[in-house]
Amino acid sequence: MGLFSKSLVAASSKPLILGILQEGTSYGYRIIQRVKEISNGQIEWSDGMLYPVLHRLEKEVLIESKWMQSEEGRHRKYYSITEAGKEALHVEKAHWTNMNNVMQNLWDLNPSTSNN
Amino acid sequence: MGLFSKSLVAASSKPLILGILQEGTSYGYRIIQRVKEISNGQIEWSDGMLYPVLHRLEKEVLIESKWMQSEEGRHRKYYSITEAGKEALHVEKAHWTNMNNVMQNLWDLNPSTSNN
DNA sequence: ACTTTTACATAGATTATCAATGTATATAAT
DNA sequence: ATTATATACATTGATAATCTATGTAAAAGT
Repeated sequence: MGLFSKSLVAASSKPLILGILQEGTSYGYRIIQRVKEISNGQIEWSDGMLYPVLHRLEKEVLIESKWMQSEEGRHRKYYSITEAGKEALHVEKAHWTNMNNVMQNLWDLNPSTSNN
Repeated sequence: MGLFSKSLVAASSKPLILGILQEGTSYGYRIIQRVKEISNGQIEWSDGMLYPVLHRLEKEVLIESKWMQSEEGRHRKYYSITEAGKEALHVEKAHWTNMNNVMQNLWDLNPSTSNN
């Protein structure tokens, strides 16, 4: 479906969601739009993919939810990041950055020269 | 066990292995050592984790193997990257770099200030 | 002789997305 | 009014992928 491989989506979903909720409280549908925004349209999550992840993160107490009525009268489940979630985001950032450094090191050692 | 999450390991194993084989022909045991080297000891793969991945990549014809006798007389299965594998590595690099840019963008928007 | 390291393989458990489907409300268009 | 579209959340079933544990075996070091 998307541009990215399943495993890359899996590895990025947790830090992305936590990062977005660090910006402030949000809800499922809005998170999907925000992911599309910050990726310049590259990442298009489906709702069937997102909600199970949100439920998992809530079970891990990294985020918490509250049903609320918006001004327009819409019934929405608003998520916010917990203290544990902030710490987890910190750790996720570090892991991601470390792994990225390893990759870049390896690739710099043998830069691909051909254009295929 | 390892420092990194399962999903991050999953997302990185393919480009790491392809990148290492781009350096030249190698074999299972040696690849595990190489991964530890280039990660400064951060990534320690188990053999039970690596071999299924090698088999999968071979099935996808991104790498190919040949049983060979080393000078010491050791019986080893040597893997090398295929043309399709080189192309796949190219794509993997691009995807990884794109995803990394998305992450860095998001994180730069809300830098974590606290020290926990 | 014995232990450690090297070397490959697989079965079973666990974990995770993803596509498909269902429900429901609000808004815009006809 | 009626229809269509966008908004909004949820779950089931299929699929895929690692990880632990276990097995086999040869070479090298002690």
